[in-house]
Amino acid sequence: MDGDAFNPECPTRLVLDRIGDKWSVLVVLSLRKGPRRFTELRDTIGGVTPKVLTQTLRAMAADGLLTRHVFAEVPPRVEYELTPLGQSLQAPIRAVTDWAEQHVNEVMAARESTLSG
Amino acid sequence: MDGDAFNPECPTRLVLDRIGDKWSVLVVLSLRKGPRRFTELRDTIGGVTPKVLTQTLRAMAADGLLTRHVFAEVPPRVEYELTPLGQSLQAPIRAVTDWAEQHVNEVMAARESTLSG
DNA sequence: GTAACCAGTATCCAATGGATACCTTCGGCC
DNA sequence: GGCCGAAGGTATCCATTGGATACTGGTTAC
Repeated sequence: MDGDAFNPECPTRLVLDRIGDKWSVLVVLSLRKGPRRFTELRDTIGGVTPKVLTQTLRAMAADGLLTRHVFAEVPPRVEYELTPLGQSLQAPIRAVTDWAEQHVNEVMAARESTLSG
Repeated sequence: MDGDAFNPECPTRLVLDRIGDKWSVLVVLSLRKGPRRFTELRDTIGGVTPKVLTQTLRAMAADGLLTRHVFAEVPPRVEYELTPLGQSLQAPIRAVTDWAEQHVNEVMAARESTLSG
């Protein structure tokens, strides 16, 4: 059923809130080709600050979407990698990003005409 | 291409930020069966406050995802309805909500074990 | 005259997001 | 031996957003 997503107490809603987060979406996209280091992610994802990226990665790791692997090296190296569960998120996320790319012109046109009208 | 979603200036990213909003997702779900009034939406979507719902609906209307139709009646009646563009969002959103429902157990299990461990 | 209906505002406070600076450890350079 | 830089974060502070609650306005039914 889909009605339970409307209930704030429902686990489905909790999951939805998490994966609906914009940074989480971009992290999944960044990791689709394999593991990445913290700095790589920070540089890839434009506009994210280290604090928020850390929060996002920790939360996603807690939810089993990715793993955090610390190498005992100097300078430190930490690699993030999607788990199978995280990989399975790619299909739905692609559906959304594909929609965004296909319809961005319509949306922006509507937004523009609202501003001027 | 998908790389441009990483650029905060990119329109695709702007669109992604909007449709990634949790309330927008729930509004689309609420409107999938036809037009709904403000109060119906507020009652259907658990936990939303009128201020935030108004903001969400206005923003979605500005982006061409739904229409706002005011009837000159007393008491006032306002109906919100998905545009064809908004309708086209249903498929990707279903992909995400379906994922959430299918994997909610895994996610919650991971979250629990993180808390205790 | 007063209560109810609906679709919101108005007001206020808490939480979140974001910008910037700083910390740590070690190796290499001068 | 002192200094700099690397990576992966914290710490601190402020702006923006989100959320809770109360209230408005026109009309009609009681």
